[in-house]
This record gives sequence, structure tokens and C-alpha cells, in this order.
Amino acid sequence: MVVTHHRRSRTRFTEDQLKVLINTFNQKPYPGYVTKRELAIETNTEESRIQIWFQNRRARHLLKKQPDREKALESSEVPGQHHPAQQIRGNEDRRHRTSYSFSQLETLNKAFMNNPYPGIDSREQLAKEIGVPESRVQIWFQNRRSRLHVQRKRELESLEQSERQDL
DNA sequence: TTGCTAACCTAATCACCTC
DNA sequence: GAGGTGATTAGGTTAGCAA
Repeated sequence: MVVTHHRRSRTRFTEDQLKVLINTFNQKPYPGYVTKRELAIETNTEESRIQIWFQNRRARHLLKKQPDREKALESSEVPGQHHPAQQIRGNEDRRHRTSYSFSQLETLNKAFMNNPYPGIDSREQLAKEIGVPESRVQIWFQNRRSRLHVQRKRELESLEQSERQDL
């Protein structure tokens, strides 16, 4: 799928910021919301940028260590290491669930019908309009798109099934 | 031009809430 | 318990930028 929209400008982490992030990653590759928020304050960055940084860092590390990882999983050398949910649960909590009001959802749905892939400018404008962080708007659109795909798939399957019954 | 990496995507899943 | 939905993850792609 070709998606053309305006991206957020690339964040350039300083050496000091990277030092803090890498140090935390080495101790805790799956930090909870509290840690991410603390890191955001310490590095003077948005918490959403910290989240993306950890996602990318994990992806690169898992890619590099793939053979070792499989071995480790087989022999259980690193219990819990690759089970993020388990690590977060009972340790640090998740971000508090955002509950949207009817009018907020109305605004989001209208925007979604207009453009399901809004760029950074549109997302920021929407976020300002409904009074939530831009990162929450981004997540809302991700989930909305995902559920629309699932819904369409189901509809298609049931249509095919009824067509088969008609034959 | 190339390699690195931030930004962004989908799909699957978890977690919490409501009914 | 089932369904709805926000949050998080893995894994993949796109694109900005320094060398």
C-alpha cells in the first residue's frame, strides 16, 4: 500500500540522551509507562519518541541476536526476557486507558472518513481540537484502520459463504 | 550511493471496562 | 463470559541524513 503523507521531522538524539536510553535499554528492554515517562523528562523528549526508540532498538537487537535468542528460548537461559507483557505486569503499569467522549469520537470518526492516514500536521491539529496528545490520535487511527480491515474481511467471508449456499 | 535509524505501518495480542 | 476498544508488541517498510 502506498501511503503518502507528511511525516514528523526526524528526532536527533544527542550523545547524552542516547547514553541514558542505551543504559536503560541494557537493564530493561521493555520499560513500563512510568520508566518511559521518567526517561522523557530526563532526556527532555516526548514520551512517544521514547516508545518508538525502544521499539526500533528492540527490533534491531532481536534481528542481530536471532540465533542466540532461539537457543536461549530453548534452554530457558533468560526467563521472562522475551515476554514483554509478563515483564510489565506486576512490575510497572501500562499507560492509563484514554476514554474518549462522544464528541471526541465524532471528531475522530469524521476525520477518519475524510482521510484514514493523516499526516503529522493533521494529527496534531486533531489532537489540539479534542484535547488529547498527538500520540493517542495516532494510536486511535491505527486501531481504527486495523478493525476496519478485520470487519471488511469478515463481511467478505460471509458474502462468499452465502454465495456458496446459493449455488 | 550507502548504511544507519527515526517514523510509520499492519497484524496479533493483552488488558480493562461494560453489558 | 463476550464484545468493544485503547495500549503494546513484533516485524516489516519508508525516508532523512551523515559519511
